Amino acid sequence: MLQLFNTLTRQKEAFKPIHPGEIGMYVCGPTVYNYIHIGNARSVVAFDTIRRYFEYSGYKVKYVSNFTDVDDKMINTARDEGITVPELADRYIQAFMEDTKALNVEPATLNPRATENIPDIIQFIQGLIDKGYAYAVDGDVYYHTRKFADYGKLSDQNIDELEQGASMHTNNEETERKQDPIDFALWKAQKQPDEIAWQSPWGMGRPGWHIECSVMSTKYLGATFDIHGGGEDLEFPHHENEIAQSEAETGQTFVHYWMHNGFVTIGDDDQKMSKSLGNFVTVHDLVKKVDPQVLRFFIATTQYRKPIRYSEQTLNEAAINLNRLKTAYNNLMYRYRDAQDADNTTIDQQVQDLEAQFKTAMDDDINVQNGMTVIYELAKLINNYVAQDKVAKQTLDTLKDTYTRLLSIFGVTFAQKQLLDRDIEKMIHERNEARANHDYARSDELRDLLKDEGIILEDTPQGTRWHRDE
RNA sequence: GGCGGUAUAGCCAAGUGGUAAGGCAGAGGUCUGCAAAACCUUAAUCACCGGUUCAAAUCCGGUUACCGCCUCCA
Repeated sequence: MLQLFNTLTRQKEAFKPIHPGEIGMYVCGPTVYNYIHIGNARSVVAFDTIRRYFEYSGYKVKYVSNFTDVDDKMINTARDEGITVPELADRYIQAFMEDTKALNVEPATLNPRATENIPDIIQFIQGLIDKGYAYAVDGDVYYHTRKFADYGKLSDQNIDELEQGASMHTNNEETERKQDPIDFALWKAQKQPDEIAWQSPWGMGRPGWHIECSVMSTKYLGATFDIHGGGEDLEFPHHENEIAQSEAETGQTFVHYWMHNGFVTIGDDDQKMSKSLGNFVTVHDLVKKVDPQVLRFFIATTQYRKPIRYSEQTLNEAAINLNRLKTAYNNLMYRYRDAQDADNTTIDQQVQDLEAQFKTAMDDDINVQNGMTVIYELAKLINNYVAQDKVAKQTLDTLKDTYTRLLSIFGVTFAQKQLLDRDIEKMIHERNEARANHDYARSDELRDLLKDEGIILEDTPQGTRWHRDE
């Protein structure tokens, strides 16, 4: 029984999809004015891993994630770089696609962009005005927060306390146009003549930030859908505002399960990695130095709600652990050359038991640490099995199938076994003849030669195997 | 000020009432011509104080430290 921690109720709940066997999920995507950093990647990878587990569990998942391609930062950055907002958006959406592909993230079912849904956004805002939840002032439109009785239910905020907090930030023109400091913008009037804007009933302008997610999620997933995800910094006010907008407009429950991922922290004091603090590392830069698969593994193997400490050491430990798993896979693949036809029901049973344990762990709010523990046990089982004198092809198949299937949930895939290069095989053969003749000087020389080519030899009771040093 | 989170061996980290999983690093061992890889063995009483209980890392109260949200942010 799959249980998920629901931010709305602050407890784990049994997951029941609206439509049996199907899951509709929406995850807030980035504002595309820069390369994504590791913190952004964490959100993408965490929800990709969750999605893959849903799919492994047999669900058909409709996964929608947006791109915020117009807002103040987009406008300012485009102006600074002397390009248009759409040009800026296209550049960083492409970069996002490249970065997330490197991290082996499954493409979303849909990646809607705010600017491609302007008519729907306008219609949605008009609906809120008609229902008395929003008001227009000088070309802006604001949401009347106090009108929504449930405001604050996601983040347990008290509206009067918020008002006090908001009063500390009442120093801009926008606030003066609001009826209440806690009201937020649904539509923003164009400020400069050359600023990107669309025609609307309230004049030229552009959507506010929160409204696009309400519009696009309900448009593609329905008025009520299963799961809404995002970073924990979006819980308030972004997701709170989404609830207020959506439930006021549709009159229905917006989302059944709210899921929020924890941060990537950095430095001695474990501060949140963020653009405003300037303590971020972009994926674009990091993958030049680190195998993207290591980064993927590093992020995916921490449960989505836990913080991840980013450091050279923690990243390096991930690399070592991943390598251990790869080695077990190589050890397994090597034995296919002398595998025989025979069943080993003992191993089959152990593999089944381990997979059952894996499901139990992952069903508990995607407890990937306990899930990984099972995978390490599977790796140990593989290593022990392939050390035997005789191995059965069917058992190797069972081990390989389960091992690769479970690891793929974490985005870990192994390259297809490369065909043995004839020259390498020839050198290995020559070295083994030298060893048989106790000519170790020659055999070590051959091993060193291969090492210089990035080929690592390993002498095992079943023969000499090799792998590329990666 | 309001809301929320975290504190377990050198490091990462599981564990929500019955005397502390797993991984890395370290130590010892097996295997090996030497290696590599693998396998085996090996370490903590759980931030602090008090309480409940036959029994607590696990429940309750308090303290301390750190982090986050309340303004753009995954």
